[in-house]
Amino acid sequence: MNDLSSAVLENAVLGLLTLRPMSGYEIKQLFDKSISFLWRVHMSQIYPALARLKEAGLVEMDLVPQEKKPTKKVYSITRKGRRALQTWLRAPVQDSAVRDLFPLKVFFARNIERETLLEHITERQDRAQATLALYRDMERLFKELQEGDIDSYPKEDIRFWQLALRWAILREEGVRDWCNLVLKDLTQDMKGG
Amino acid sequence: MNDLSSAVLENAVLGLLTLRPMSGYEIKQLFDKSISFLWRVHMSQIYPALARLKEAGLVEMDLVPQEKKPTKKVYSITRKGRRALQTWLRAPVQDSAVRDLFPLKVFFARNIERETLLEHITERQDRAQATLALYRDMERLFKELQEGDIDSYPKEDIRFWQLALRWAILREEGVRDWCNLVLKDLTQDMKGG
DNA sequence: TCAACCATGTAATGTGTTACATGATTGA
DNA sequence: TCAATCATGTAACACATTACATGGTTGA
Repeated sequence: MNDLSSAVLENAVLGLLTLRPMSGYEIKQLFDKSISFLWRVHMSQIYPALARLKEAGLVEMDLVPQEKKPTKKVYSITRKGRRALQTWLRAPVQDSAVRDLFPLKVFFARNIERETLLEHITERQDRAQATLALYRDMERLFKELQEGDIDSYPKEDIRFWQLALRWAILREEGVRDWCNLVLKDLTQDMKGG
Repeated sequence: MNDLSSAVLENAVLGLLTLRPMSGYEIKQLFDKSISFLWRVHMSQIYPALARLKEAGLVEMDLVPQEKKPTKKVYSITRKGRRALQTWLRAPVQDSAVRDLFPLKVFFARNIERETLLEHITERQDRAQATLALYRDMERLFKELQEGDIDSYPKEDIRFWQLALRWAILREEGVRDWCNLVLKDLTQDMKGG
């Protein structure tokens, strides 16, 4: 694939650059503060993606020297880049591959002790609670961003961010509920049988 | 990694081989009929995995010639394989990487027309309904397997399969509910604004 | 006759993760 | 002094996907 039209990372980077020009480092930070509930990326993925975008003419790069800090490479989206992003956004969505590895251990749980399984589930549930707490914090942050009027985070964007965050919240609530269900099912059996 | 202790595919194959000896082709079929709601694999992943398992002494292979069909390579799990599977199942679960690409288009939806977005969401919701229908069929099938007593699907296994399937059902119901939420939020705005 | 099923694999490509490599500044 | 933050990348490895390669049987 050298036309980038279906490269997800590249389009996500373009999407973030519609907010304002940024360096690779800043893009990664914003990724962590926003999209991370849908998808985590590594620093080492960002730089090659920016290189590919630049070569395709979808972004431009400016060198910005700083005092007491290394010189930044600040990227901005080009008109061609905006068009490419829109084309990608308009294209029908193909389902991303399912790969839920956690419940696999439940699937094969016949082969281990009941207690070990219950520990796994309890730990997972704890993590779900912690994750949900994080998401609630994010929700509050988004609300603040929307009320306080900051150029760099336009309200129309924030609104869609909130909807996307709701996806992650519903997903994690599902995990929490499922853990509950499994714990009930397995302990009920221990008492009753 | 050449000890396979954290290789998920290899352990999943071992897990299926606890039911009965199978060829690569049969393993793939069973994968599709059972684990597929958590994780889809390709035929081309199975054969190399079996080769690695054989080399590690976790499975044994027998050639079974057939009439009017190609000779099968039937793999069985060894005692060492059972131990390896248990070690993997007992190990604490690390979260699998989140990578929900569908709501990304919502995240960046400021850049496209409202109508296109609504179409995406509606399509996704339709697919969620179709997937849920499939899962309900699977649920019925699992129940039948549990009632009818077939050697190749022991009841204790089926019980855990049902719990794992519940995960997938909750996940897909979450998607459906989220689509509803987004549709409401966006159309409400069109009327009210 | 044509597609689907049975049965095995290899090769190329794409994507993600971890480790390596460098080096200044700031705050605990 | 030690970790974190700012700032850039490369290289190796792991894992997933698609295409390539072969060839007989069965049923519509």
